[in-house]
Amino acid sequence: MQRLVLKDLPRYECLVEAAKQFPDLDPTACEAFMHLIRAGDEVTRTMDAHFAGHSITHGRFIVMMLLLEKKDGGCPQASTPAELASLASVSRATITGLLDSLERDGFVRRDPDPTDRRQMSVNLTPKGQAFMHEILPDHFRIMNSLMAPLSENERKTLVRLLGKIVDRASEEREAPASAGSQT
Amino acid sequence: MQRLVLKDLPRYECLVEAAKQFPDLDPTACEAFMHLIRAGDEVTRTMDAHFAGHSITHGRFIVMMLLLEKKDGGCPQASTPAELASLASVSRATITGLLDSLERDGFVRRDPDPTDRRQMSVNLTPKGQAFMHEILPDHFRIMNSLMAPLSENERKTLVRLLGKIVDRASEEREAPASAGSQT
DNA sequence: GACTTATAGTTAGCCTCCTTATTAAAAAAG
DNA sequence: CTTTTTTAATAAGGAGGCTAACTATAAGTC
Repeated sequence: MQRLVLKDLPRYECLVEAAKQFPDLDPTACEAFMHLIRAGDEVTRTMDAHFAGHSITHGRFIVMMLLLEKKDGGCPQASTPAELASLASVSRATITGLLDSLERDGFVRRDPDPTDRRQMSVNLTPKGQAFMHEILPDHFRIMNSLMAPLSENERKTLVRLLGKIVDRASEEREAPASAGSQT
Repeated sequence: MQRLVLKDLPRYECLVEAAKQFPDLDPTACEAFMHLIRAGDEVTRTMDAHFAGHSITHGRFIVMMLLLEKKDGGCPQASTPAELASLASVSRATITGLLDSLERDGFVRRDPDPTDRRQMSVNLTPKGQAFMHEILPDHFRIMNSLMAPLSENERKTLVRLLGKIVDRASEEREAPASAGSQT
């Protein structure tokens, strides 16, 4: 799934110019914001291109990742549709649809839970596991390639800066700044 | 439009653990990659929430941005469906659909081009312009709020690092690293 | 001028992903 | 037991993306 996004970002001087018309426009904030949106999109497109070559989609991949390697601690992992929905930040109905398609392709199986008969226990089939083990090495190599231009220090810095923004974004959604409550 | 994304990222130690199973997994690259995906998504969701409050969508907003203020140089701007498609990195058919809905809402108008009768000249209506001028200040304030935790220097750094990744991503799509051509 | 090729936009059909609202079953609380 | 809560699935709907095919126009070639 692609997302419509600007191919060419406005030059910084253009933002400064636009700020004359819109006093609320902070050129450096706007520039950082647009670069973030675009970088996320570019990276997403690169991955989607890889997925498409394997007849899978982003959504299905994430679901299978959450089902992979349940034994580990520390990695998010899920066993039921409700857990998957929560971990992936989508509705349960969305997960039902994704599981339907994954089950149709033979990648996952829904088993009844013996202790709670409302719940389903979702599991990767051997075919699903084999599929993941087949595509993951390439997946990681693409990540490496995308991050190759950054030194270890730069990666740390990037993670730190993005973390600040993510934290701010979750606050923002609780208490929107629309009314002018600029921090 | 939301995109399915991991709510909780794996801890770094978990990546190191997983790397034992997948030799291609570089923990720092993977960590940076996931933070980037998630930050882009969080920021996008925040904006989408704002758009939803004004009964507009991301795609329609971008189209209207491209139509706004045509006189400026330096800012990407478009007049025809084909230009919009190119600048927004989507197919012409997608633009047709977006313009249909924008026209239905009275935000844009398609005028025939007098010189080339194949082309259409797309323009914001006064209602469309008023709408943009109504929502843009809030839009910019949200950007400011999201970027508030970053100093001017940090913003510059972020833009620089993201730029490297974007450049790398476009190379990547031309010459995929799947075959092991790691840079 | 007539033929061929290229371009602009729309249309049609299809897909994924996401939503809310409803239903049915099971579990938990009283 | 009855009521409330929870789980999962289903149904209906929408946005937004794609390709392929079609129409109309323009432009290039002989």
